[in-house]
Amino acid sequence: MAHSKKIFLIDGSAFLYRAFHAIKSLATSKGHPTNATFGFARILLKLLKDNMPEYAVVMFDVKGPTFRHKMYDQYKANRSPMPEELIIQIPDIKRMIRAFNIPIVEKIGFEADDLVGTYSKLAQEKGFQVVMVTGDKDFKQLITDSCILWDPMKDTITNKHTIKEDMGIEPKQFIDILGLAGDASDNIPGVQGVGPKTAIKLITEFDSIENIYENLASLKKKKKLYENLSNSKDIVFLSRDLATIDTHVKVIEQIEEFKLKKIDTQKAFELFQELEFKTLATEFAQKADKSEKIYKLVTKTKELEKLAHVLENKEIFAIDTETTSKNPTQASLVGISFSYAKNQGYYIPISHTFPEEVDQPSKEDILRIFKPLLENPDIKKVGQNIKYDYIVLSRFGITLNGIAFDTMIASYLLNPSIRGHSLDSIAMNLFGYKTISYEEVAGKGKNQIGFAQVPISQAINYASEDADITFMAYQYFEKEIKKKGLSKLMKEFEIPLITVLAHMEMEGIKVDKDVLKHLSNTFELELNDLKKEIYTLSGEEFNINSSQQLGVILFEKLKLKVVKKTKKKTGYSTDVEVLTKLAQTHELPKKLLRYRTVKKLKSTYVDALQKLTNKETGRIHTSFNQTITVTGRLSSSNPNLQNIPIRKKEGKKIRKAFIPKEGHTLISADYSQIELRILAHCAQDEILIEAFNNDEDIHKRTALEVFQVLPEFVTDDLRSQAKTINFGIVYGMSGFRLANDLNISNKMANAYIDSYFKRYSGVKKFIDTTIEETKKTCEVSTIFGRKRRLDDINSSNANIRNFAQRAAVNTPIQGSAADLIKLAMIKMDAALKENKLTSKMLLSVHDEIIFETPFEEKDQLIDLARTVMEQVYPLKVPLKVNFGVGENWAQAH
DNA sequence: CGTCGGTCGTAC
DNA sequence: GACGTACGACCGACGT
Repeated sequence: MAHSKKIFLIDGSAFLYRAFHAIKSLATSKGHPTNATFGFARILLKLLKDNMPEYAVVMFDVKGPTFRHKMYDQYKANRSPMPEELIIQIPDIKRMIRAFNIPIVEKIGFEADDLVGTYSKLAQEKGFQVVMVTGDKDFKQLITDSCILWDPMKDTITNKHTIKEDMGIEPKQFIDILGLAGDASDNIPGVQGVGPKTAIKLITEFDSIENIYENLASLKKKKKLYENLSNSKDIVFLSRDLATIDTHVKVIEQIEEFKLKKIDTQKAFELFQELEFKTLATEFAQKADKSEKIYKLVTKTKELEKLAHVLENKEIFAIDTETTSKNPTQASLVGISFSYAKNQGYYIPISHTFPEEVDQPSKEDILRIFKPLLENPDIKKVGQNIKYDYIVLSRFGITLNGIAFDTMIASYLLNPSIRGHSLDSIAMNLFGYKTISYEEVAGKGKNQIGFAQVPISQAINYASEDADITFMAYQYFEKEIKKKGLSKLMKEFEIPLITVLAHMEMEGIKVDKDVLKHLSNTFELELNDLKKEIYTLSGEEFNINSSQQLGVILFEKLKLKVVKKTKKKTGYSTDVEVLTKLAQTHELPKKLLRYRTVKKLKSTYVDALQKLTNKETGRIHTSFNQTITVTGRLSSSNPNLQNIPIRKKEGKKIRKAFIPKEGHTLISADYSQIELRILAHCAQDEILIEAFNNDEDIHKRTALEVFQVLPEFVTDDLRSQAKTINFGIVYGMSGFRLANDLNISNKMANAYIDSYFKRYSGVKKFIDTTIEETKKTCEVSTIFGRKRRLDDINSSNANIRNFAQRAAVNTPIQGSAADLIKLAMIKMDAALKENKLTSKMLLSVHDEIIFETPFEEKDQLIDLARTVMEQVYPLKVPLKVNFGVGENWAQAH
């Protein structure tokens, strides 16, 4: 017995509903519901993992009447039709079952129950142990010595013994119980006044329905029961028939056909990917068969020369470097890998420190053999985040020329909205391929070692794989980029920008460490004083940095008026707006505001900048990230130099710490009103265009238009209000927000906005048509064809939809501005070379470029930058650049 | 001890 | 609910 085969008969139809209801809501980013599919997946996976079944089959009902409806037209008449949300998931679920290679059986006129019953009988006749996989209690009637019931959701098993224990009956008596008690869920009537308890009692006593009626007279004492039973005799037998699972359905499929085949992991992966089940997708991703891959170690001079020669004759090849640090401006080269064909890779170790390793080629040999190849601009290279490799190689003494493609950037251009364009995720998304993780070769946590310590034998696969995958991804992305019309953006914007950014990062910007040190000390002292005062005013010590603890002090202990709750309503808001309001009535919030300001400046800027300053050069090397923002802007990190304070006096002190090197000056070139100019261009708005063509003060002009006053009556205050409106328009500001910001009534704010759109009717039309168009395509584009998908624009959730609408209007503007400044940087870089200037571009802050210029080059630089930047690309309005010069960044701005 | 979401604040 | 795009410090809950 123990050795007989087991078969799992799965009640698919019941699980459709149970899975659907077990998970409230789950859908793909496009809104396709997936809750039932996910629930069903969990059930199947549990089955497969826990039981490793040899035989299994899923049964489904077929829509339409069954033999039971012919017996009783009210059968299941109380059931509401299957929800639409569930119906559309059925194809997914069937695809999943097929991917798992589990057979499906359905038969017109029968329910899944009958198929389970029939195959249960057939299988047992062939000596199988049967496990009915279901949560439906009706199946208890089928239980035998060799047939049990398993509910995977509750993980409970029901067999002969448990039924005997729970109900005191034999499994086959279960239908008699249903006949007497009925079944509300299937609309089976049963006997009036008889529920499961009475039914069990009766069957325990009489053994069967037949016996009850043969001995009905003995129940005369129980008058009501006796009457009900005698009145319902027909119904009882009908009910029992309805509840009886048919075990004699004429079926075609043979049990042997239910022998499981291997899961089609590729299909499962693709489906889970499509349904956005990330963990499941990862689980089913193929660890590629490494035997297919040929990864070679190359160390001998002859072999190196041969490899270089082969690469030289390829149309393009992939390169990847292994180093000692994530920060390229500090990393030194440990090894290089190459790939020029799918499933191939070569690794050259250079400075591994593992003792018993093979001889590594000398730096001299590497330079002699590979420098000409890598520096040749006519030999094309592709990389994954190749800016990194460019910097590393540059520090090694090689200038990487011929960069033709970057897979990270390609992934980004194709979909800037996804977070993370790492090679690992690209490998997963494109090929369902799990790469060797860094942890696998270098350990994790505090035990993690540097790549130089990784044994070469392991480094070969890890490094070669990166080059290999990069090459494979290139082949895919290259076509895709062309197909989606992104080639121009790639070739003329992003690729040339790589080396420009690399040089800016390598150059860094000088900071005055004494200024920072001094600031840190004074802030420290003030923070200590503030801390003491805050504790005194609060009457206790607490963590001032914890907004949660602070909320308790302010609103529970001191009983100050609650202004607003936090967004996720987890507690009281204690932000600037709230504290400023409270500061009118209490001293504590005033101190807190000051504390927050100083704390922010110290920890986020002063201290962080000191930590990230290169000790030797006294310069800070930020990273400019090219693949982060959804609009196409650059971002800056480690440290972020795009949010150094400027607006308030206190913060400006930090900008003063950014200084030029000896004999140089800092020059800031900043596009004036670039976003409003782009808006004028895109919207073709007559007034905006006229105003910019006449070089008017745009905020003043807006004040004239919106408030309908004569120029001499535009006060500073009116201009400032107009400025708020101008910015608000670009961001899709609501009347509510405008009212709040200007401290005016809602009605007034709405009137301003109306007035704005009346005057700037081109802008109004632009906003409306942009939203309408986006609804059709679910996509927005910049002037240069950069794209962003906005599927949320058609969301049924008004909040989400409104958000997408604002993004739809803002993205072309913000994104086009980003494109323009990128182009300006590329042209500026070329212009500096062409004019043999030694000025360096150091930073880019969205609409501003910072240069470090020798004193004697100052005027020339400004002339050149003005020409290049203002003429970067002709729009319907002129572009204007303002210049500032100074001995620190605060002065230059 | 690391990760991750929440809150807050800085920039354009 | 209510202004687009970022980075990052800090807290605290949670999982290992």
